[in-house]
Amino acid sequence: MDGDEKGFEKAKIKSLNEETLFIVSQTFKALADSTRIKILYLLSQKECSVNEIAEELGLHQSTASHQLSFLKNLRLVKFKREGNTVYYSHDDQHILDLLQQAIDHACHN
Amino acid sequence: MDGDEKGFEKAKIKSLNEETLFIVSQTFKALADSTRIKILYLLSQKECSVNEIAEELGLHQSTASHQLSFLKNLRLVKFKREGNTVYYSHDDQHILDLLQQAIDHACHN
DNA sequence: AGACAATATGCACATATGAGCATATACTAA
DNA sequence: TTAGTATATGCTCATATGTGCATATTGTCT
Repeated sequence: MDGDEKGFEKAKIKSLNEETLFIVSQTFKALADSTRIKILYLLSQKECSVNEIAEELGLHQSTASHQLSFLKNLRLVKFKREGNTVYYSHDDQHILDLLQQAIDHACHN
Repeated sequence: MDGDEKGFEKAKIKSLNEETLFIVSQTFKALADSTRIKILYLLSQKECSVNEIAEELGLHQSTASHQLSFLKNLRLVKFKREGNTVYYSHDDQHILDLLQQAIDHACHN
């Protein structure tokens, strides 16, 4: 394997810059856990309080809250407070599109 | 075409079955690591040997091989042997679509 | 004020994950 | 056979991750 290092005679490949790579991997990490998938899928269909999410999905309250906090930091969900109840809803249609696409593909494969 | 689902007090929520959930989370896990993203992105543009992948992406040979093995198990890449060189290429256009979609979204936000 | 309900969070723990060294395997050429 | 090249893999290690207990915080009542 000889070759000099100064030219660009090989096919030029578009490569991902660091920032894009980080965002993309973060995005997929958010969707790479079944608990978060369940939460996002539930919130794609209706707004829910933390307790509703935990009950409906069979999670401990703290687990639901931790994962909601995770999703909130990535701006994938938003929330509103009413009294001492906090209602969460989805806040990123693009991520839901990715999720729905993966679900569709998984279902009819 | 089909009507509304009156007669239920609570809105009926479609939930994901276990198998679908597993496949979907597996899919996103595969895309949740920056090394694997780089490999898949590279293979979306050209077929490469293991050494080419390692060199082009600045990876150790064993790291590239381990991740290729991971991707191979999920049938996201395929390979062909020529002499003692193994050429890998992508084998799941749907996953590449998901990846490209996430990249596009990450780039223009 | 107090009791109560809903949610958030600090912490510890078990498991999962990605990397790289060292070595094994597969193939070629002499 | 031998050496050499390319790839795969067993192993260990450090780090990341998900969970749940216990407790803190926030808000609503009486």
